[in-house]
Amino acid sequence: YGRCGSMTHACSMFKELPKRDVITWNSMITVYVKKGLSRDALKLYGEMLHDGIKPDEATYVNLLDACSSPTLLSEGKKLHDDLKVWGFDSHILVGTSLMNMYSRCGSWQQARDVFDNLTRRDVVSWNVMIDCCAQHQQSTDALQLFTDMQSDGVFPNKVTFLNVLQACSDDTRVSDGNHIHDLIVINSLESDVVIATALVTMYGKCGCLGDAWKLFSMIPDKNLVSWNTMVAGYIHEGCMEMALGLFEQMQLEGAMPN
RNA sequence: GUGGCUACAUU
Repeated sequence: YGRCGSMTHACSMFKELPKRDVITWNSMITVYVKKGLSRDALKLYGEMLHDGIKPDEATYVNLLDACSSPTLLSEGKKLHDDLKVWGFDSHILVGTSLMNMYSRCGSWQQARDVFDNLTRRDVVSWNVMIDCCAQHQQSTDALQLFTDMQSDGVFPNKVTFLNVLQACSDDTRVSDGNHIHDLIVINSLESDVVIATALVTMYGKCGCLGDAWKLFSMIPDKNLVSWNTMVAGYIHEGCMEMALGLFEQMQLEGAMPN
């Protein structure tokens, strides 16, 4: 019911259950989190504890996802304290969720601290840390992490490239961006529409409109985001006639502006 | 039966 968008049905089912275990509580918490109802999710966690149900790793992975803006940093920290009591901080999914929480709450140094203390790191842990650095203007660190993960024997995936491209999205990083582009080609990912659009964004923000256009024009299945990206690239460089021209063209080609 | 990163505006 939650996945189908019916909060009402999910809630009444949950309430009517004669017995609730950790999985039913987790499921209900997830419904609230995915709906963006962070405070309600956290309230449910309080009730769960009050009912004497012991949370597990999944409980915290879900709840940490609810703490995704600086106003919820204190809640995220409380969860961090709680899960330490159970010894869940060494769990890789919990650790990665903690990093993500700190990153989205604006506390990138804390995210780094969790990352440095992880006993095991998989591709998602590296991706989250790279994204964290990219989001907080730490592009040198992001690129260093990209190198380090490979020295550590972890292969970059599509998300890794998306994240590291964001770290190359300014005019001081053109050569890094070119290098990442080469690696994307080597990994045969350049035909992916999401990757191709991320490359258009990167070149646009670097001021390389020629490269951005070349990639954009080769996308066979252009969607609204691809068009928006190319329009934004022109605007970024002050090419207003080109931007407006593309705005007309996208509509001729059936893309509805949002 | 429940759990982590996923391209476009502004920053």
